[in-house]
Amino acid sequence: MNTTTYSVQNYDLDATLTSGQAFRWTKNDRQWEGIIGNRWMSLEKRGSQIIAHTPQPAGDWHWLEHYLQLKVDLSAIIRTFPQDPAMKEATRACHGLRLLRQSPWECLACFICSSTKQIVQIQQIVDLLCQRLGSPIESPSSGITHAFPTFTQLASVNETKLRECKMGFRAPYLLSAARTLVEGKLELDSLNAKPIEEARECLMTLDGVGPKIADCILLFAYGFPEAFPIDVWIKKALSTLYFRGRPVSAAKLNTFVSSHFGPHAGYAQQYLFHYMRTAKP
DNA sequence: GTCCAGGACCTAG
DNA sequence: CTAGGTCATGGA
Repeated sequence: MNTTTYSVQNYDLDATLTSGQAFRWTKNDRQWEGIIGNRWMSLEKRGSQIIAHTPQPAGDWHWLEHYLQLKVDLSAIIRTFPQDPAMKEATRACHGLRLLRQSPWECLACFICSSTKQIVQIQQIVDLLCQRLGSPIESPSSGITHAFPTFTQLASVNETKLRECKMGFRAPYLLSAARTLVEGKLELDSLNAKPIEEARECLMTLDGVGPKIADCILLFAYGFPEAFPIDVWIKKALSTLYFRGRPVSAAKLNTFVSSHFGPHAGYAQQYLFHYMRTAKP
């Protein structure tokens, strides 16, 4: 059977899939449609259930439980958040927001394309990348869709081809990263076992990967719970919520972040990010 | 037309 | 270590 149902508590699928972690989900009526690995998927929230469907053989579904992080005890994580007014409000406003666990390569490639781009534009770039370079997959709704291109597929094209995917100055970065992986100069699968600082250094050796993008990959793909990506939204959030709107230097922000948000700082960060982006002023 | 977007990099102070 | 310019592209 290629349909399964999960009972979940405090799982806001809409918030999770629109919170700027993953870029290949689209909502069709009540159903979220997307690609996980080489599988087309639909996900639907009905009451306290998530109904998952894939046309291909699904195996034991462990891959989906892992992707959606279904066994995570969210309330236990939220209990570790600092009890300041800002975090309380963000937690209340984003009830049920989760962190996904994505594949490192796709996450890395997407976030190399993300710099100074709005989330809708990142989705557009990623769609083009998949259409033009990814392996075809059958999909019930639109006939044919595409997997995310492997780094081998990506490394085999030239920069012009990538620029056609509207990624502009990010094209040479992505190409260089793909080629580095093809050459075996960096093993993404080996980063799990390293301490976070070391994994971060490894990621930052890649062209186009600085502190922010490295932290996104550490958090969204490897699940380092303390990784705390600081982008323009989070800067704004921290400045207004914790520093009375004053601009704060990068060094000061880093010090504050690493001492204030606790062992699941990355989760707290996602709540602040989504809260800032969705709250009506 | 102007400003800004889940930044990184290079250079100069 | 910090400040400013540059890189494409399109939404608001």
